[in-house]
Amino acid sequence: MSTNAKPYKETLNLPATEFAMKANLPAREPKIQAEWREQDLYGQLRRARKGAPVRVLHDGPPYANGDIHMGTALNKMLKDFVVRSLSMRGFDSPYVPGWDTHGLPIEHKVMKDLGPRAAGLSRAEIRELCRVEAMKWVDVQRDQFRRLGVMGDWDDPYLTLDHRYEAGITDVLADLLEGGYVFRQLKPIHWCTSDQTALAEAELEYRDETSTSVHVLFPMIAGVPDSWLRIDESMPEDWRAMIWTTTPWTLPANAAVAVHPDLEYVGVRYDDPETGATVRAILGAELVKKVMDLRGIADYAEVGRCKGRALEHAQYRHPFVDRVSPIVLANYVSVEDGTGLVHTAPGHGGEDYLTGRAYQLPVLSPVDPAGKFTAEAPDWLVGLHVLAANPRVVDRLREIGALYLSAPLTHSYPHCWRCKKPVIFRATEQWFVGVDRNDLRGRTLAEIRDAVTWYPAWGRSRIEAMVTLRPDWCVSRQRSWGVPIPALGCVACDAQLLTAETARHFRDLFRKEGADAWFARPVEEILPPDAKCPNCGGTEFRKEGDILDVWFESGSSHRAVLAEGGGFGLGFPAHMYLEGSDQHRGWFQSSILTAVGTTGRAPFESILTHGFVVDDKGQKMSKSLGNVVSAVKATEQHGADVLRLMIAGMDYADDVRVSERSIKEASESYRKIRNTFRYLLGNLEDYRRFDPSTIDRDTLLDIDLWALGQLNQTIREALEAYERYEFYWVVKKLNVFMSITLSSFYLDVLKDRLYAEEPTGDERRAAQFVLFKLHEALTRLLAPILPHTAEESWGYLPHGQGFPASVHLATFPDPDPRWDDPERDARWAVLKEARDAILKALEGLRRDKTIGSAQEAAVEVVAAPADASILQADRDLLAMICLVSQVTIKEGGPVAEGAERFQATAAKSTFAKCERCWNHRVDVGRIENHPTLCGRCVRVIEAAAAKGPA
RNA sequence: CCUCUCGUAGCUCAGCGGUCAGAGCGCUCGCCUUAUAAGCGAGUGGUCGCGGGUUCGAAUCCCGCCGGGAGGACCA
Repeated sequence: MSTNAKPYKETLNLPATEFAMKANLPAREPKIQAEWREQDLYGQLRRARKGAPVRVLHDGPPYANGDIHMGTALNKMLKDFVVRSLSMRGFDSPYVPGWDTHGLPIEHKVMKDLGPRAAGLSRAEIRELCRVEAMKWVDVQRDQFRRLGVMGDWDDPYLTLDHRYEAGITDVLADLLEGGYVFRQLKPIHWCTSDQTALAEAELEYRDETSTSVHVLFPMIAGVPDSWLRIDESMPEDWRAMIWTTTPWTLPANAAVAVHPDLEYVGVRYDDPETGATVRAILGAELVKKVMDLRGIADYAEVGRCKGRALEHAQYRHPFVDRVSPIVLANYVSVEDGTGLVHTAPGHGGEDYLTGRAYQLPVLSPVDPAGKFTAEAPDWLVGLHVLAANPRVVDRLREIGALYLSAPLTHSYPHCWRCKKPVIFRATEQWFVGVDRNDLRGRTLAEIRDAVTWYPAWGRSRIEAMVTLRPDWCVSRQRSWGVPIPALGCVACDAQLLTAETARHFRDLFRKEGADAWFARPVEEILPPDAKCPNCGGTEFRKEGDILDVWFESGSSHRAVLAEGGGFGLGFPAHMYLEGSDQHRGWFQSSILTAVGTTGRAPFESILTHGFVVDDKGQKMSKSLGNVVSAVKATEQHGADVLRLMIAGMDYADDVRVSERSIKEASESYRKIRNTFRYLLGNLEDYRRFDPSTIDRDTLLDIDLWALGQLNQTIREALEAYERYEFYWVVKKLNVFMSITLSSFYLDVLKDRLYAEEPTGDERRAAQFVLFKLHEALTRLLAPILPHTAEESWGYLPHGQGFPASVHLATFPDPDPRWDDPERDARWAVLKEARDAILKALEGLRRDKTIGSAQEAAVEVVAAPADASILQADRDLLAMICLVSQVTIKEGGPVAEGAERFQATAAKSTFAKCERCWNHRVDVGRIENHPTLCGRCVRVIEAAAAKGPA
């Protein structure tokens, strides 16, 4: 043992850096974010990219209600990856986040909190409470998104309650009116007859209720299959279509009977056990016995059969109203209950309504807001509440012999959330955007097909199918918290005044005073000039009460946020919309329909959709399953960069599995990345004052050139993946490069040079040059995904070489063709294979306890002649990359089939160990003054001594 | 029930007609103590959801089923 072991060790250049091994992201990230805000990094980036090609990712507004969850976090992180990577690709890519602030959930919450006090407040007052509620959550969510590291214009987001935005919405409405898309029509909606108000689906409570169900016979007048008539010697009028309903009161509004086109129907003849009369009924084939059994009829005869399709357009007479109606086809008809023939009242049912539209049936709804029959109903029902009318209808049916059976039935039925009374379906006048007017549908489909890129590609077929089938868009809602449809009702004749001109008048008003003006100010003050009833010329109006569907609001963002003059002017169309796959039906559709209707173009050039967050078993997250992972908590515990790394590593096109475990795994992966950066920085500490441009290509060793070539390849792959928005591919490639190529190979091999060579000698400087390149490139490539860590690491980079202060102002690295050399790479592939064989051989020695570290070993490799000559030339190189003391090559015969390409045998080196660099070298002990050192170390130490103490 | 979609090692992903199905992480064992609550090495691990079919040959193409997810429809 040498007495001066310590001094030798102190002559090594060991890594040193302040870049901490322990990230402590929960504490570190907020500090970095505070600096970004202080320096207005977002503003700096805007200025830096001014004049560059613009690419805007337009934010879809999340609903301002509640804390963000993993799904919203996923969405915002993906957007941030896109926006940041676009910026680093050199685009000017502003990001203006937005919030959806209107709508039922907020109104619902406010009304719930108010309770009975709500009745004493005006709509304007309730709206103010809604505004406060919405803004509360905007602030909460803004902080949470910022904490995730999402970069954008958080100080001036767009809000759907903003005056500018409300004007934008109304502007879109005006253009659609001008284009002739908007019309008014009856449509059934859920209606509470007690509160006399429309109800949304979310305001319904389903509870069991006992109703009177009836089987009713409708007399046919035409369309009964000829064969049945022949066989049974009957007339069409002898036949009856039998229907079943649990709401007898809707029978006055019956406008059709629906059958399934592919179901089998039969004509049945039986004698009524009470009257003895012979009845001929049409029934679903599978239900005949069930229906006959209801009244214990065993003696019945099947006269004939046909498919439902054959009954289409047959006609029947309403049993107690003077009306002839058709039999129609509908796919929703089933044989689970009833008769297989469905009573259809377009004014009293959602599906009935759609069927009615398809067959041009009248929408009948002879019921007033209080639920009482109007004069349109038969006189024996007028004035009666519909639910009280049920027995009367049943009695009537019995009297006229149209009743087969009446029986009580308990089923789930919707009730009003507030008064708990059963609700009804009632047709009311609603505003629509007609998708078939001016071929809006066709033009939209053409844009979907030709003008938009879909990520993933199947998004196109999905939305195509939806747009092809969608009905007209009902855009009116009977609520308070939203943008009013500025329709004026003529006091004299009830006609509606809503034109492009009047809408633009209100657009200007809303821009100035906000939509609140509609609710707060008397009608006279806000009337458009020369307002005149289109029907009677009257000039007295009342404000109508409907507001716009919130999807219309968010769907108007292309006007309010993208178009010039809307307040943000980000540019129309946007480069990309990025949302969950549920938005094929939601925002993507409302956006493209309003944009095509008003401008003829899609508002987006591309759509990127992602799946939903599910747990580690693939089940969706829900409170009841207890598998919810909180995005806010996860950030507080593990840090945003860990969460971001986890998300980036997953293929978002499919569902994304998130659990405590997946976050933990991401932390492990993060640590590897962080430690690699730490190593790079630790060995660059003394590199600050050095000018890398002085490095001559010739000073770089072969392995350095190879490493830079590998970096080139990684850069290329990462950039291509960023261009395809496949972030998991970026993560994967960088992971492999950092842990395999660098950490376990190149950086490991480099240690001897970095630690033991002369601090400023060519060998070490060459290595540092590569480390510098690696650090600079990797920091940038990871910046969109790990913005905090990249920034932190970037801050340790030696400055003064034309780099921006923040990595986020930089652009991605370019591959440098100087480092490309396929022949060299092929040679290295052979060396690496030989290395694998050697390392395996070393493992045997370790098991024997012959050696510990690789440096103690000497290796002999046997290879086929062709390989042997390659290896012979690179013998010392091979020793270096295996960290062994010596390699000898022996030429063997051709390699046997299935055998290893290289046969490596290892033994303990006969050389002595150098005390300083730990290599076993032949020249250790040959130099007088330093009997425990190798020649290289002696050279280094003497050079240092010659220079004198530092 | 309909439309779309996914199902390859414990996890995240490659492979998409042709050698014993791969990578990273994890896990196990070992080495080092000069990246040190680090680093290195060697191992482990999959009947490619299941069942048919096409083919000389299928994880890869076709059909059916099962399971997960999204959207919709239904509850008259």
